[in-house]
Amino acid sequence: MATIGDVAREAGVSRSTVSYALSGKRSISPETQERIRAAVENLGFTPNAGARALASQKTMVLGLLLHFNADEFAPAMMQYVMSVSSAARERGYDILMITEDDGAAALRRVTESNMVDGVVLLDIHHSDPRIEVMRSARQPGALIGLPAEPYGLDVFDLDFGEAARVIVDKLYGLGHRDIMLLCPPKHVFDRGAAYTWRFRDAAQERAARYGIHLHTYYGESRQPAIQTSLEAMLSSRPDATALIVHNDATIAALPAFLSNRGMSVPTDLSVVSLYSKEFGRDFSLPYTAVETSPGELGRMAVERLIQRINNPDQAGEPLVRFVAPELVDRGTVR
Amino acid sequence: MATIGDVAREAGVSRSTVSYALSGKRSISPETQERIRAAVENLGFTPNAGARALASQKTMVLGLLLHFNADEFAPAMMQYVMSVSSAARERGYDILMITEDDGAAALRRVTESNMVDGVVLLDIHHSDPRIEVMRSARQPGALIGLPAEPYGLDVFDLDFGEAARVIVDKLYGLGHRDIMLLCPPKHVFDRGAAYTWRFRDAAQERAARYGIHLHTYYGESRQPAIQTSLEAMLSSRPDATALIVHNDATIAALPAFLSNRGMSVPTDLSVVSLYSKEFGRDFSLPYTAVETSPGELGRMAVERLIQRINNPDQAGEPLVRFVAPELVDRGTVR
DNA sequence: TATATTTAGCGAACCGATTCGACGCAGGAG
DNA sequence: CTCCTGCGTCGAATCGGTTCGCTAAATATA
Repeated sequence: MATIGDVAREAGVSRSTVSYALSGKRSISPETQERIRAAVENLGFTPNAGARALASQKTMVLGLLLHFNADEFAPAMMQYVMSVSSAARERGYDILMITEDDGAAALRRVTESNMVDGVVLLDIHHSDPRIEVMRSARQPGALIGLPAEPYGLDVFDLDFGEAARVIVDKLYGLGHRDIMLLCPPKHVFDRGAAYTWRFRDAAQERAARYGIHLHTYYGESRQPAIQTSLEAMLSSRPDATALIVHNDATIAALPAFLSNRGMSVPTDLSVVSLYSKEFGRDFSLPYTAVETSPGELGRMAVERLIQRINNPDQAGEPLVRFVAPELVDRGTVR
Repeated sequence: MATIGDVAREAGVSRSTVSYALSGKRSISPETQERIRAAVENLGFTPNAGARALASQKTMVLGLLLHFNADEFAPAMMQYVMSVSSAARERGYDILMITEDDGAAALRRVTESNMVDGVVLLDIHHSDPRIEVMRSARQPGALIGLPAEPYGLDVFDLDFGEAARVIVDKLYGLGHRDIMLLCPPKHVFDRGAAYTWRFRDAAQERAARYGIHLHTYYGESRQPAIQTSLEAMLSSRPDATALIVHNDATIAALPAFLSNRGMSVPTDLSVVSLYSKEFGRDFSLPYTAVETSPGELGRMAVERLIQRINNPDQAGEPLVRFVAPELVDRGTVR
């Protein structure tokens, strides 16, 4: 394997000259540049990542921490993984994907050993043990999801509260006064996935203000429980005219369920949900929904992270940025 | 940040002694071990990954190369990502996830810069440009998927030919003589995803041997084309008694489609497919199907890879291993 | 008792890059 | 004709580990 020393010898210059020619950090004469370029090509030289990381204290790798909770719907997570990955690559960074159960320990391991220049954390919980670790790490971190105490960290998330308000407003405006809200499973609430709280609480608060009947249910993440819970919900509220679904696994099963039951949308029931365009595409979902923007969130997180990496001091105050919800009308409410 | 030198000073020994105590590669007296352990704890020492990689020529990182083809069904890919990731972690390896469009260039970059100790390649095409790169890389590689010329590389894949035969045999045995086969989209065939060929060709060959009518169709990967293509297929063969589906996006949409059409399974039509348990769970699929075993394949690939990493010479001849298909009966054929 | 082997630890070389300071030389200012 | 400045390059130090060879003492072997 060719080293920078081999290149230097081949080009008849010193190793430092090669390094400067390659990095452009000092000026090198055109002739020398050309000789070095030729030598690099000739020998097929690629800098050794470990050596470079050791000397420059930069790995050009970002950590991406996520869980694959058995009780969650993996396809939804993918959207974030993909957007983070491609945004990073565009900026010259690779992705170290960390999926360990003990996220805090994994995060400590990865940051303390200097394997990464920064970390993106997905699936943030209300009091997430990884946050304290991240805060005391040498590397900057960006969270996708809002924790209880985001101090010192950049946070990006959908404005779930506003999303709920947008949806309730829409339904209210169309005359709906008896609405069902299907949330994620109860244990996702209990586990501390705060976006679930924010959405539910905002919906309830808004409905109360309008004097709407809003009936809250907690869904399931797997069949056949999904089916059963849907049955139970619909039977218990025959007068409800609209359904808000905030539950990935359920929304994926909903089209089949409704058509089995002989219900058509929006004739028999108006349906609104929350999901990304890609998710809707993969699952053939026809519903009017708030766009969850995983692509935008992933990209924003990566860009901010890289900004902090390159400019630790001047990056400014930690940011909490909410993406505004956008209701995509697919004709399933009226 | 504490270095090994700090630990050595704190424990009153040399740096090499610390290294040996930590790695266990030479014997160190219990007393010294204890002093070093205390110093490590005290200073919160974690070895620097770059330095370690440079010195030991081992990164403890595996590359994972995959595409997120827009025209493929991302959730299916996830099964492999998850199994590779957790298998690697259990063996002490982290995962560098590479999703670039130009897989060959990315692979070259990652291997030549020594960022990884080995690579798992997903979604292998018949003549996959990454294979030649992998073959001339310093690091070993494991393929999940069978290419035209696997020479020199370890390959793991489902036995798609046998899967087709198992399914056709089953249907034939039950008396079916007029069967529809729905394959992946035509452009997936054209792109060179060889598993599609193997499955289709084996099914056709087997059907021909039995004198069965097997009608081959090419599906779609997105709505509303999925819907349309299903309509067209079913209308064109009203006499067919069974349907074999080898198409992730379509199978996910099938339950809703059939119930919309008022067809019940297996009363009106027997249905057999190919998918993993997890995929079936995520998409609420009720069909009798061949288990595609992404968990097993990922694990096998990682284990073999690590074996080669640790024992470059003695690992033996390259392996082409097919996982035997197992038909999981969910009662949708009769 | 003399010799071989094992155990415990040290010191130095090495892995392959980056980066700082210095130096020679050319051209421009005074 | 100096002095200064900037350009292009080199040499050496450095990053933080691992590993080889050596030594000396303790233990085993003959």
